[in-house]
Amino acid sequence: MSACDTCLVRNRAICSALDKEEIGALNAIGRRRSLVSGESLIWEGEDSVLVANVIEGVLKLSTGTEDGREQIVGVVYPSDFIGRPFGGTTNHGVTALTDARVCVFSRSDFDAFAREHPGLEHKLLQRTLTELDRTRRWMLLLGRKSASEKVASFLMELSDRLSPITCESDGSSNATRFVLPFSRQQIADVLGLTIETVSRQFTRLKSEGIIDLPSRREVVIQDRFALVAEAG
Amino acid sequence: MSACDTCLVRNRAICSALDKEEIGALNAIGRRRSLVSGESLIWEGEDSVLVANVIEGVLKLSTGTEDGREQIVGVVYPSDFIGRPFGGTTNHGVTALTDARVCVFSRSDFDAFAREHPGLEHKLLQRTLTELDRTRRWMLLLGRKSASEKVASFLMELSDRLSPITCESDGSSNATRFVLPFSRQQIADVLGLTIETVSRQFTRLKSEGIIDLPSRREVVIQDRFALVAEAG
DNA sequence: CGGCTCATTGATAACTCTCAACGCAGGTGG
DNA sequence: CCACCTGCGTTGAGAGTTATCAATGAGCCG
Repeated sequence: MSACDTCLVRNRAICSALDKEEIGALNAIGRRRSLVSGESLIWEGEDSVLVANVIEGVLKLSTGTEDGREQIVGVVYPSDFIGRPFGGTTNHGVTALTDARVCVFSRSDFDAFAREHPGLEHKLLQRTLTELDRTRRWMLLLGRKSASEKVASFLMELSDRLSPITCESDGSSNATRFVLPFSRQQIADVLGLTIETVSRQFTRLKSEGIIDLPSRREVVIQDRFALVAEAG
Repeated sequence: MSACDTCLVRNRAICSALDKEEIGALNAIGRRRSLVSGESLIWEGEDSVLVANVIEGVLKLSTGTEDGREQIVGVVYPSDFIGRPFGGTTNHGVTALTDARVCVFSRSDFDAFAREHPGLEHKLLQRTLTELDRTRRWMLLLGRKSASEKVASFLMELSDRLSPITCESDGSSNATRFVLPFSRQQIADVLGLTIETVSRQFTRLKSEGIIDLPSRREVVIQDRFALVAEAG
């Protein structure tokens, strides 16, 4: 029995394109790896040597300027794919925001396996197209939205994306209460703002009764309608 | 003899994954279409009904907020692929910035063809991965760069991307003089700025001798080193 | 030669950043 | 068990960059 048989994301990750025998072959070239919060799996600018599936936890994809400004360019959740297959260098670092578990493959092994399994490539293509759509929507936020719209949009997105994890229901509904996998600085790096501006927006949303902040890392959405309106 | 045999981009577009016979089959489900500058091929939010390859010209991918703010989320050049295969709706409009020619397919026809030709899907996957990398790099610009850095980065990128078209040499070098396929408003929509800010940056770069502007739509890079430095 | 669109330039306002101080919570060591 | 230290977050004051509003200028086409 391979590790894949009990994998938490086997029905959602790209592996779901494979049959039992193929899963076994893929399992043979992959290995599990645990990351503690803050630990990096891939560094910006290095050759692409590995790819992975996220099993558990949340990770950020980030890039920065020479003088130290940082921008988080993506956030990945369980069942998402990490890395740059088929040559090239990785243009962004990958770092765990929470403790995480991933299923890692050497890029060359994965490339060869994928070329022989069009179904897997197809799943990966669909996932990449979806991620490209999501990234482009985020560009509208970065380029055209105000600080208040950015923060509200961010909370809405989190509420969507975290619900399969934190919500006891079927995952189709949105989470109303969740734990932020981000520090204030990381939120600022997602939204293209400073930490102070993020903090002020949080305080304002709380004072207006739209959200509650039981602790630094917890958010309760009290007025989803108002939050949607703020998101623009 | 099919239209593909004389296609200007047959060696660079995703079609290059196919052999002679397959090209014939693909040709049978596609058709050529001409667009005049400003004409749209796809509208934001509609069901994805068609996909296309760019043969000639430059097109923008754009999205906007309800209150009319616009953000250009991508720019496509000859040999690039347009549209959202494999279900879903199109999240951004596609509009010609110059007169253009494209090779159009109904999405369902293309989907079916692609599923039967893994080589084509592989090319499309590579292209999509590259586009995702490019888009993420652009997020750093939108989120963290100043107006002067944005404009300088924009000119550098254009110099790269336009060279295969306007440059008489091998295409590996960068264009020093080129015609902008964008109005000032469109440049603002790419960079997340206003038209006035873009104009002021252009004027400044010209007054500092870094670029010259022989006409509204022409740019000459006079000091590439300084421009790179400005790009941050 | 108007009349149009698009771009430039100027003055002012608004938003967000920067710099600085303070507060809170968790962990450590006495 | 408490005091202190440290990291993170909040709050405030002021500066700076970019947006907004308004007027002028340049090129193009009828």
